[in-house]
Amino acid sequence: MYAEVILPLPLYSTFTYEVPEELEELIQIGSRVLVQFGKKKYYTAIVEFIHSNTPAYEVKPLMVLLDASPIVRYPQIKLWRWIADYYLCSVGEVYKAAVPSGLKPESETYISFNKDWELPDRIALSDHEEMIIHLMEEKKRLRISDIEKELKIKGSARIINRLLELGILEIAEKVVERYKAKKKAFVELTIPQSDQDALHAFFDNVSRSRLQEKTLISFLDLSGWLKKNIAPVEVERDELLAKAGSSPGVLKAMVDKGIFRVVRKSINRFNIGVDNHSPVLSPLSEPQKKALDAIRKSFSENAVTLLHGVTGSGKTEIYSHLMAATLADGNQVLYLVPEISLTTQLTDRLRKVFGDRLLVYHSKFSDNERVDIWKRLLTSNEPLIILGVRSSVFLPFAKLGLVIVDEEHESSYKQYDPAPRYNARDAATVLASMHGAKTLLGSATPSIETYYKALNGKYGLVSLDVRFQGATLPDVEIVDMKDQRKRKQNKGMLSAPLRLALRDTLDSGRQAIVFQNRRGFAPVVVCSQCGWTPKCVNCDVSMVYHKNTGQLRCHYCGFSKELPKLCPACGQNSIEIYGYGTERIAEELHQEYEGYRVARMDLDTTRNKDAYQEIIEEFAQHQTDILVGTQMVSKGLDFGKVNTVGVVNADTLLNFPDFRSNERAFNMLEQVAGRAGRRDEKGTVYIQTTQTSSPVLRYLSSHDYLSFYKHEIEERENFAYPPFTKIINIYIKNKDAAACDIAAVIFSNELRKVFGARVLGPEKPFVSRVALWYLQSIMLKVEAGASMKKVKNILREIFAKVANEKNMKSSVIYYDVDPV
DNA sequence: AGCACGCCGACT
DNA sequence: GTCGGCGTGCTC
Repeated sequence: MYAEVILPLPLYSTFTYEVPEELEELIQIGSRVLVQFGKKKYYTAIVEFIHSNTPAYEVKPLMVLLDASPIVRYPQIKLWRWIADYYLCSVGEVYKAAVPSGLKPESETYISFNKDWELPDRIALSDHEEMIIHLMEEKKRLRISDIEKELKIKGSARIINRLLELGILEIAEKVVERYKAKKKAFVELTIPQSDQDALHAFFDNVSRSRLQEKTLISFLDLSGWLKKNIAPVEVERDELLAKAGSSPGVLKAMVDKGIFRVVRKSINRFNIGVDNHSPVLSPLSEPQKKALDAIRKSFSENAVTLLHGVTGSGKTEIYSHLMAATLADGNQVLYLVPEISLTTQLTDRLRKVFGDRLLVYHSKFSDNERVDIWKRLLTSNEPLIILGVRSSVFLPFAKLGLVIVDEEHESSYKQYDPAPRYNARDAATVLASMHGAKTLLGSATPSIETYYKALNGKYGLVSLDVRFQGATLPDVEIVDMKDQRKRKQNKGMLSAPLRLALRDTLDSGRQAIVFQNRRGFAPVVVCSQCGWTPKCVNCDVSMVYHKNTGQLRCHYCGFSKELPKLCPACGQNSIEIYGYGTERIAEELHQEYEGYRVARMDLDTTRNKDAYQEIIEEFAQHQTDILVGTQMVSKGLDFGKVNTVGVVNADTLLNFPDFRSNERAFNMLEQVAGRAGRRDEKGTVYIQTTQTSSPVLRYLSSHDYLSFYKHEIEERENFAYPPFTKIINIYIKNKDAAACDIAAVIFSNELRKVFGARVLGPEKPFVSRVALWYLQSIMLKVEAGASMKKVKNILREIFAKVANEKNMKSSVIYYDVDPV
């Protein structure tokens, strides 16, 4: 018997292992097995299928079957296969991304110290060697990388090798289990329940200590020890100590006396089983009811339906009604949200409705917590809602009845790096169809592709165009910054109209949001004498000045260094800074509106886990008056008192050099605008720009999505962009710049032989070097109707054909299908 | 991805 | 002369 297994590696085939006889009965599709792959490494692989065809080559037996029952359900493997095929990567890469690493133990190389070593004659040890020996004597077992970290000496691998040869150090591969089940301490009595005499003896024993006696009584109480017809349960240690008003020291004394025994048991981080309280749904408004009915009707005809609802129209309530119905049918729900909109505002609201039927899956969760959710779903078929981000499409659902993708236009649904470069929205619709479930896509500003499908009958379409509770969409004021500058009306980046509006808002006790999609203080640093600008040593992009740290920082890899006082190129004191990031805007607002509190929210101020929540909370409580931030401030937050929103500079959004820039700008600005005037009063959005005639702004002013769509879809058709074509970006990566260029030319020439003018490039992408790798990109645009299967086969053939050419071998090639 | 094997420059 | 640099090929 043989098993075909998927390894968590970028390899395009499964591998065959022999199933030992004693495992033949136990092994199943989806089982985790530990296998040796190559000379020393061990990996956790997933069994994809089992057969009895003896291969022509020699096979190894699989080492260990890790679970009594499969850890992956078969439909999940089908989804992995679909993703690998569609997004042109290996199943192993999908597996790697799909399963939390706590469930994928693999071997690591450890160095250990040989106590019995003897130094051979006439061999001396160097200082570095002595250092490592001392370290190892102390630590016993370390990874090579740990040794390097501890001693901070370069080339320690060489030194370690010598010590290994001398037999002073030893090397071993060890499989490490990363998942740590959460343990809790429980207390038990050391005697049987029936032994009354022993219990009396215990009471005598503790009679001189008030706290010990109280602890013993509390234990009997909590465990039900004295009740004849009830078997006693062990008591949680913390619970016992709390009830008795006792302390760990007291307990320790009683353990030492032989009264108690403390056992540590692993518990799932989530309570198993859910209470049966039925969802508490809030009533719907008339328009919401109509939309809900329309969605239900659409579900009977379409697998996928788009709900186009303006910001603040109350889509979440509609989702809740649909989810409640799905739960009532005994099915599960996947509710996808973009990373950034998974706020406590949303989870609290849903928690109130669905109680512990709601599970949240967030990227800030630790790996252990992810394993727990995974196991919870695996071991139960209960109707549950998973509210989660992109990667939750990979969870082991038993029976999905409904998939909701909120803010479906969001680009964060697309994973860019590393592979699998999948779009969770599209993967989710495939997942839904595998379960026979319906998909609902929701957005105020649907992506052009999705809306096109909805208009052309591929998806159902339901529109909801009134805001909840009679709120109206905000007025939009376009501020001409050229004119402002000419008439010297602006102070820094704040125009006169925006300044006045902010003053009025603040003085009347309301709040404002200011949006600038650029963090740091000043993005442009330049020497006025010689034109020098600071570039990141790894990435070939300009570095941004951060004033609070006095550092220049690369926003791609995070590398930072001091801002030099003198120009490193010409030595003169002539470094100047231009441009505005959130940090600088915050500073200007602070000066302009003295006495009011300015908060800043961007990647830099929300680094630690709770900071994001705290900033939002403070703003919601009106402890701060102005919130300045990047796109973080635009997502799904509902603040009643905000009536002015300022967009500092729309130009960077509008000028972005790619075919999606209009769509992105419209979405983002409409989203930001939606933050203004939500409840009882109309708000105003000030958009500062030099491009006053941009069609994006024209349609935005009247919140006219449909006209924007019509304008945009025409452009897409004229220039052959999605949805009229499908795009595959091909990236070529090499550590050598020239080799990278040559490889890209070879590949694109081959592509052109087949695809002709559908091939664009190669060119240097926007960031042409990341972490010491050079990049080239080729764009392939194929007619929407063409067979993607054929296209992908041709790509594979071309790759196979040129794979052996010089400069090709040293290059890495990867694909980005449907880039965003 | 990792790791071993194999062919060319700066050092004992 | 050797050590070790990383370029190339393979892993069931």
